[in-house]
Amino acid sequence: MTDRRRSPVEPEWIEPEACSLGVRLQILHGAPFFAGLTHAQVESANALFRERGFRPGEAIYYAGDEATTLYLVAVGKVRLLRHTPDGQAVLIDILTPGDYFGHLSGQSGETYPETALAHTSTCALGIDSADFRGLMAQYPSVALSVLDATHERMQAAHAVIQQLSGHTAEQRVAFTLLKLAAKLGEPGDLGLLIQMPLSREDLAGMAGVTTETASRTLSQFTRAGYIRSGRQWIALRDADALREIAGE
Amino acid sequence: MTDRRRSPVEPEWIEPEACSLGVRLQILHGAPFFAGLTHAQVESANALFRERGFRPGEAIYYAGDEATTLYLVAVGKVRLLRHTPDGQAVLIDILTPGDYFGHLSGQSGETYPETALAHTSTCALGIDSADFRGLMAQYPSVALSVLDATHERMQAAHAVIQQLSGHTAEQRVAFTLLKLAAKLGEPGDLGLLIQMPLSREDLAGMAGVTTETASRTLSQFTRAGYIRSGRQWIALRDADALREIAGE
DNA sequence: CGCTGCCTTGATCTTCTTCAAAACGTGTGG
DNA sequence: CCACACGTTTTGAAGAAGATCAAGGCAGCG
Repeated sequence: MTDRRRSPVEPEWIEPEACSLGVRLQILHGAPFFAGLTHAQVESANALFRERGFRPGEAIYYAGDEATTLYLVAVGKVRLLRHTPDGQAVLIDILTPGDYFGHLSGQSGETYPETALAHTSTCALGIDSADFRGLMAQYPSVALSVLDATHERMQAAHAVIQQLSGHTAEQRVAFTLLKLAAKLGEPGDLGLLIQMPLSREDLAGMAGVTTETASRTLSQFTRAGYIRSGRQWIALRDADALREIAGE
Repeated sequence: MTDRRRSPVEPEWIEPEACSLGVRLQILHGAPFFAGLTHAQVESANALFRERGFRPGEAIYYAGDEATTLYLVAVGKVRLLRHTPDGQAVLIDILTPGDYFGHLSGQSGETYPETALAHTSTCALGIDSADFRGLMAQYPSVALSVLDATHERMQAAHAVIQQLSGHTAEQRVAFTLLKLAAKLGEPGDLGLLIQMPLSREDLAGMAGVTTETASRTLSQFTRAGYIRSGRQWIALRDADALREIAGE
């Protein structure tokens, strides 16, 4: 059922301190947000950002903190989650380099509606949200890129809502695996490997099921030959079969 | 249990044909999107829109149609829903005047990911998405307003995801009622009346439960004195109690 | 080599869906 | 104005899906 080999997931190779200026410019240039800008324009924008490194598990901010900053993921993976009053955590999204999170509106005095945790060693670029708004007002192409990204994530959220409403646990797990693979998948010997340490609990939090149900479902998928998995990793061997189960 | 009176929900008083030019300018001016523009600028933007009237239940577009147009709700209510391959429909959102829906990106050749239905008599203003992008590029304040609206709706979608993951049917129904009341509620004799014809099936579709469960839960809330309801209408009498149940 | 998390598996129990039928309201046509 | 017919809502009973409770196994690490 479970592979004996060591986790095939490659650890992030950077140290938080490697969040250097060279990386910054490269990231900012590569980010779709600044695609339409000249080199000089990106450099002037760069001056408004400051980099921050986070260790795995470290909090970038907590839900309820006063919201002041917008972040861009430069290196690493960030988990966005919401808490219920009784302590249960729901994993809303996993962000990868190029994604933004944090405070976007111009209003001050608001609080973050969710918690952001570094899932791996992470370098994030932070900018005061008012400054970022200034950038968007100055360069409409930036505003349009951010809008596209936001709109796309809203659609993705709607797809999740659709899955959570009236689909079975098996379907939701399959859907979640496909979603993760689309974002983080890397082809290899084992199949399409989800490039990130991923516990059963993480997966369960995304699929809206319990850890035990997630584990049982994965065992079943493994028996059927659709996936391979081990401690903190999953690889897809038959994505089409999973797509079939997920119901499109 | 159920009130004997006729539905206290006022029908929308407009005919689709009443989607007139006077209404258009008023709507566009009132829309937060164009808040920062001069009268003349709004009028020139207005030239790009064309109004369309829809009867209750009529489709504005179907999922899978080629996506070309962005719409603004001028009058009425629009339901956004997604279909599963097996025909089940999930109600993603209900839109009211001022909200946008449809195709936002500059890409052509895409399809709508969801279906939009007029829930009441509706007047919508349509604009070619490329033209709208032009407007946003020309007036950054418009782009920022649209971004704010989108971001807000993404957050709302995240809140729904949180509810659907790991909350009970009772909690989800309570949450859905509060959400609807916040958007459509009108104080009156009966309490906070949800100003819209709303069947048990609609509510169930939003809360991710079956019609029967929705009905049972509403009966229970009625017995407890938290709500009043009848055919196609619901009014909240004790929103705090519902908030308590929903878990914040 | 033993400790600490993670993962798996089993048994039980609660919740919600499903299936079925009856009651109710609303609008219609006589 | 009344009676009927249709769609909506309610309620019941049975069944299934998944959560919860509990225990044991396995991997990595000091």
